[in-house]
Amino acid sequence: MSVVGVRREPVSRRERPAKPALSRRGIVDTAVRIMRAEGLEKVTMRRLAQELDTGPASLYVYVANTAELHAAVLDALLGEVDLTGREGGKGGKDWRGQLRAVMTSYTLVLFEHPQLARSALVARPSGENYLRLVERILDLLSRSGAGREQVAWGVDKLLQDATATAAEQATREHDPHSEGDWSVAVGALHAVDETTHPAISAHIPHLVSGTAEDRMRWSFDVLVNGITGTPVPGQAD
Amino acid sequence: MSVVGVRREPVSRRERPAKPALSRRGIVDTAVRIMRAEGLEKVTMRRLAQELDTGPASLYVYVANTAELHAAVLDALLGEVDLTGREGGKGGKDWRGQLRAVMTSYTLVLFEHPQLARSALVARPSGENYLRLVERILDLLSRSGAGREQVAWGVDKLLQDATATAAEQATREHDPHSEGDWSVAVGALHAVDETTHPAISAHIPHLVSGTAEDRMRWSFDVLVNGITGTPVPGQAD
DNA sequence: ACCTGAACACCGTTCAAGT
DNA sequence: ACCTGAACACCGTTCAAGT
Repeated sequence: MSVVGVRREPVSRRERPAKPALSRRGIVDTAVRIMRAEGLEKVTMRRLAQELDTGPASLYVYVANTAELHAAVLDALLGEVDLTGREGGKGGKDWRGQLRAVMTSYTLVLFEHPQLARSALVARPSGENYLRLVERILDLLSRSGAGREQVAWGVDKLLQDATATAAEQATREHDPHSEGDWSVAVGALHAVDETTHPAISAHIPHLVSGTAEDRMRWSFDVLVNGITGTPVPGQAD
Repeated sequence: MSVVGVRREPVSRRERPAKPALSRRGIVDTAVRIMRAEGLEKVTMRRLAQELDTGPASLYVYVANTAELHAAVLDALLGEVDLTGREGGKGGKDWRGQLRAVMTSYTLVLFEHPQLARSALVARPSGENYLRLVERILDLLSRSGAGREQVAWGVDKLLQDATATAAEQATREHDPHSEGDWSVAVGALHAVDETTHPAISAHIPHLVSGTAEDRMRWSFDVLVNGITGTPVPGQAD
């Protein structure tokens, strides 16, 4: 193999434990560690460089820019998604139950790392863990018997829905600033004039009702029912 | 009224056209102008202050922070959404056609101002134009005859879907950096091994097929069909 | 080829002090 | 009450120069 490990350089700088060579792997691992400890907003080129005992310019040899770095962090995290479809609920499952379990696992992983969900929506990921996830969802959804195109487009919708939900819900929980945002929005709904906004008035309790779990479950069913029951335009597959 | 307009101060600073007093209105209007001309990323406190001939600290009298400012800009933009439901397609429409037209108008407005869609997903808006939009969508969707709770939750899904689609599609078009992102993702799909990722291989053409319009139309139908056909958990409304 | 110091061109937000 | 200068504590990215 390589000569890594054979120390040729004298221990010059203080007693530091020998600064390891830079590598994309090491950079991403460090980024993940910072994110887990302090959140994605602390995963900056400068902070990362500091952690790796170098200057920010050095990172650009391995990472194109901050967005690419965040994408790499996201893919690393997607390794935690349970693809088996066994999690949650009771015992033996059909494709729908398994798919629900996979989507739930994906959503929960993103829930723990809110800011990452935003990145996922904007810069479509293409890492190996993402591909594994897409493969699994495609496989499960195709067992519904729906047309190939419906299945392909449907996977997109399922992932988009889960990602957007995580990005939304996330803010309400973690971001110190926007804690009030949610209550402001709810307040705006309640403050609405019944004569100018009759529909809002009529639906008021339901607009804010339901637990996150209930809404997620319903969303999943809405999408799966819609996907399997709605042919793509101009095709009777 | 007030004494605004009665000039008491001598024209000291050069020949500037008399710096107008700061106001939330003026700040938001200027923010909208900058965004239209140069994009949301240029709408910063510092840039705005410069444009208004003051220091950034002055803005904090009228705006809590950057997120709140962006939310105000978003609501101003939502004033452009066509709520009539007459746009597009041919003549007289039922609720479904009208709702489709409203959602399309909403999506197109966000398409023109990509970065704003991202804000909308994260900080739920609560401005007057947003409330008008919600009112209209609720009204149209309730004509489907679906239960009140389905309708209320459904409006959320419709808005989330359109917003997420705009946020995604947006990046591909405007952001100079992520132009390549899309092709990278498509490339990753094509480069996939048929034996390790059989489902992706089998669905390859469909995963990237369809125009934005076709996908939007299909998404709308998927959601409306799903929403109206899927009762909320534990309720037979 | 890889790494770096230093610079360029920015950020949001706070706060004491002024009017 | 409103406004401000100045400061604090940061950013991403580039580039010429070094090894």
